[in-house]
Amino acid sequence: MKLPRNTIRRLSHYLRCLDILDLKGVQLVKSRELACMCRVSDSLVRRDLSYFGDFGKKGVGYNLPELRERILQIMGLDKVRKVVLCGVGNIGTALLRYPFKERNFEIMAAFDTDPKKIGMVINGIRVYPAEKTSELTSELGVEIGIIAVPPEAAQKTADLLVEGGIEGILSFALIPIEPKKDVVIQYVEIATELEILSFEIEERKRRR
Amino acid sequence: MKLPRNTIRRLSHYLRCLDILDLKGVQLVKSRELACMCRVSDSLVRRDLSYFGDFGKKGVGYNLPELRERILQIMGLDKVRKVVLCGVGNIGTALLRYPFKERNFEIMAAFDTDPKKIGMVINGIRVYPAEKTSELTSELGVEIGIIAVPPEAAQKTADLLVEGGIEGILSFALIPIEPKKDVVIQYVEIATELEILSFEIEERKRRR
DNA sequence: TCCTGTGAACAACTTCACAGCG
DNA sequence: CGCTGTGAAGTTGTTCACAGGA
Repeated sequence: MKLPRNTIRRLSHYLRCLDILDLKGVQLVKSRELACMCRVSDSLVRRDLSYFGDFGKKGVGYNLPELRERILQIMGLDKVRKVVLCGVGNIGTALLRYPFKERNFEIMAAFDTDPKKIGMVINGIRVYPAEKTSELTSELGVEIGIIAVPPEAAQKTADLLVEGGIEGILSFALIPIEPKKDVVIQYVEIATELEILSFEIEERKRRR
Repeated sequence: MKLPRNTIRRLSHYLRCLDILDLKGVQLVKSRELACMCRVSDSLVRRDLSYFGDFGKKGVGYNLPELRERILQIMGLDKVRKVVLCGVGNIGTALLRYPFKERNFEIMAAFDTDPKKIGMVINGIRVYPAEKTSELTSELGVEIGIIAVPPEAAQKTADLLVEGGIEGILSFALIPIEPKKDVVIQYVEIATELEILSFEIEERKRRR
């Protein structure tokens, strides 16, 4: 049985809601409640969870701490993952200060081509020259590389990361990356989301 | 006939590819070429474009400048859209320097609650106190609000924007926003994308 | 009775395959 | 011939509706 692409995305949403409920000390949660918090249907919540086994109790609901723990495991968030950041520009700098640690991601190093940035330490993370990317990635045993470089440098940066033995890439560059080896790539498309918003606003105006 | 949710997202990708080809002076593009650049199938490109009329020539392809112009129109990117930014933290500051202008988005003002930030001017954009959000949004005729505040402040910020007559919201906060009026909301989920990556890396390890 | 887990129906989206036009 | 546009088929994802356990 194979997972819908969005099931994992929703699992992440469920997790965030469970975090909130957990802080409040809630011990039991029903699919309906979780669904309501995440703005999806309750049957979808049950379906999503059922892909990974039955952790609910019929007539009762789900044990919250247990469910939360299980999702953390499923998503591989129960162990520390080492990350490097490529490109210490606007977005890159913001990412160095992003609280990824809350989910067990640890940024080990950053890379940039600008000599003025090399040697800087931001939020405890040192900036190294871009040429060191594959060497350090490999030495430190890094699993994830974040690409926050200009689009024209994105492919080359990805190549260096892959060479360093990376397993996955999160790219903020707005062009498709062609990995030299088979690694997982995920995109964050800030400009695209804004453009979609523009379309939908335009669409509504047209309908009126 | 209604559009698949992803057609618009892909339109944005096509546009980006067309920009590149346009700069190279290319005049004619075939669905296959565009498909190849965007890593989708050629029939999908044709289907996506066909929702908006036939702008291709059979046996030939698409006139590039014409197609590009048409997509800009469809997405409402052919006119300036006014934007405000709420929350001048890490991400917010990065967004103030983001080249949104390339697609006709103009950030008119930023808002924050921190007195130390109020009055600052970043990349030509002035930071105002958060209380002014709805007043200024309304006065300036702003269409889009970007939310880059902590999650606990996201809903209140959205309310202020909606009160100011906003049409759409781009939120970087990782919680669903419940708009008081019917506005378009689009999310950028940085942490979620990283978590999805984590899942997929874990998944691959399990398969080995 | 309440709520989960899940076949079966339904809906959405993509690809196939080819007619038709330049 | 080459490439678009598009019905029809195929695939994927979601909801319905209910059996069954607590």
